[in-house]
Amino acid sequence: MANIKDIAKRAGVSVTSVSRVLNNHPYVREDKREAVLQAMEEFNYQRNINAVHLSKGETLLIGVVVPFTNHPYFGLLLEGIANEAMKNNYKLVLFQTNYEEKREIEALKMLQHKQIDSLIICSRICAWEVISQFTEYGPIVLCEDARNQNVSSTFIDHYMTFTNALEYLHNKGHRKIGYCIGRRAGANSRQRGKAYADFVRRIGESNSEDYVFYECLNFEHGEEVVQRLLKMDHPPTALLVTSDFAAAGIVTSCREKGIRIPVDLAIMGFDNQPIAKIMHITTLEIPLVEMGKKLLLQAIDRESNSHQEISVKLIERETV
Amino acid sequence: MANIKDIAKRAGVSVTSVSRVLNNHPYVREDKREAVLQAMEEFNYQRNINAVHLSKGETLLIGVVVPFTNHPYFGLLLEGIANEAMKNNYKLVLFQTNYEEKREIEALKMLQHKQIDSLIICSRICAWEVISQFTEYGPIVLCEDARNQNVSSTFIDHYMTFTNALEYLHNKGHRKIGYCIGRRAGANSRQRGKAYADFVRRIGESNSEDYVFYECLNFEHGEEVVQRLLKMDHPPTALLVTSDFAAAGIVTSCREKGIRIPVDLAIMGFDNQPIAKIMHITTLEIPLVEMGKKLLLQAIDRESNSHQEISVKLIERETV
DNA sequence: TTAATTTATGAAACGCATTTCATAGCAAGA
DNA sequence: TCTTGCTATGAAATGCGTTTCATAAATTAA
Repeated sequence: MANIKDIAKRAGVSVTSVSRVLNNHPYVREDKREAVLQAMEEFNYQRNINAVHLSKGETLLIGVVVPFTNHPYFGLLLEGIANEAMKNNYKLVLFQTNYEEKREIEALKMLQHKQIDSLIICSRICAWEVISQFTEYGPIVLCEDARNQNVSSTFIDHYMTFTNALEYLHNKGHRKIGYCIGRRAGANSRQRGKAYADFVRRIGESNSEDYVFYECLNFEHGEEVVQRLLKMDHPPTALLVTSDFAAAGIVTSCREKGIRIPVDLAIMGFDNQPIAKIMHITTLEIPLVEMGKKLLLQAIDRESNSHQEISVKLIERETV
Repeated sequence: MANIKDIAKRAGVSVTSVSRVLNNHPYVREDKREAVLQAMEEFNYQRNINAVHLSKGETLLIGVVVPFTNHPYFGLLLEGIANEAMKNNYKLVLFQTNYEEKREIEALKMLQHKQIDSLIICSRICAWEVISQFTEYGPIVLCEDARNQNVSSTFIDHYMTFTNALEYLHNKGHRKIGYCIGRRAGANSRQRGKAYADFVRRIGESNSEDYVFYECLNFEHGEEVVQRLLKMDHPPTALLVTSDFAAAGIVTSCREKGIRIPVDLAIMGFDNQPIAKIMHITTLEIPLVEMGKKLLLQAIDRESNSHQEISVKLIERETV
């Protein structure tokens, strides 16, 4: 394969001039530029991207860390990120971690080694102390409130959101309210747990672990929730479900078991995924595609860190 | 940042020896190896991956082209690919094309420019003539029958699968059978269309466009299908739906509208996604995760092209 | 003991484009 | 006419690790 040197020789100019042509630098006389372009055509020249990367120290690649690719929440977020990446001529390197810390560290190391320019972490596992060791190597963007960290972030206030949702259910007359959530750990889960604890204390109920359902990520997990509900002596009369797909699973399972919604059980989903609309699930709209877009824009901003709070909107339908 | 030269100087050896240590080459005396390792520690040495890439001409990056990331079919396929990539120390570069040809070409160009070592195209748009121009630059792997092309492929025989499914419905007494599919174009869709055409001819029915539903990709599209069914004078009594999520949407919508399943309408899904199990949908199991794994293994095999046919399995449940 | 291997080591070439720096030519302003 | 200030151009340095090749030293085989 021809390289820049061959082109230079053929066109009768220096490699510098060829490089200028490649990078649209103005200081090249028109006839020389023509000669270079023609030589490139003739040799079917392809510039070696890895040499460019080495030379420039950047790759136009942005890493994206997600626990699972096959999950509607991350799917939509990823879609937003991917669309914006496209527009800005960046490509994405996908890291599926399955929530293994070492996978996240691998991604951070790729940032350190300049194989990617920035890193978007959609769901964090590593401790802040670990993350902060890598901030010097390039922008790191989080999808959680990270205002007191040396990174950028786009997030929603889960404490407030959860509190509002609980109040809404409370106003509808519910006193025994439970919630379904993805993983036990994680900053967002902690915020929600705190909101829940504060809420039940405020209304004078007890904070029972029975009313919390973990690992509630997807449609198929809805069935397990309903199985557990059926075994309870005093089941909750309302559930906050942090995924529309899980909510849809619960609704479907309830129908099968004869649990009437919202009479016997009120369900409030999260995200406002298309499935929520079809199944008439009351939900909190989280603009995931828009969040993805913002995450990417923060990732390509090498100048400064920023923090954006995204607000959610209640979509009232028929399950509450 | 320290480079290999600094380490060499500090350890009192040549850069060659440092490189040997980095690459676990045996010909380095133990004491020198120690010295090098210590120097690296001391300087907190990080090897510049881009220099490695330039030098070696490979990146350990594999491109994956999908039309949408936010789709359960590709989500699962991607999961299989991602898991296997992890095991083999490869990373993935994601190309979301939204079925725009130029996006696919961008991916092919990254292969040409050696920014990725191989390319997996999960759903092709480009013509074979275009693809074949890039085969010289690295392995290209397709997710469709490409046995007569200069690429590798992992595929299922859609003609046979569709025929078998139609026969199955026929044996259950159905004569008016329709089908729902994603996009109109595409090699797989054509195979299915052909299978359908041949089948209806064989059983002496007419091949009506009315019985074909396009753009049937996701849960939310099920509702549209049911809307259309309700308006038909002679609706099909059975539907082959090439996505479990779409099938689930149809089932859900039918319940709402009072269409009894399978009495009024039989539904057969595709993929055997978890949602099919929960909703007791009869479906054809396509081992997507396994397919993803095979795709990746073919992608990292630089030696030779191969073709693997994957067989599907009928999972009988309650919607037929 | 000699010949043939194997082990160990480093200089230099290689992969390739970008960028800095020095220089020359030319035009506009003083 | 003499400065300034651009425009244009190329040599050389830079980014950095891998690999080839030549050579020396240490073993093993004959």
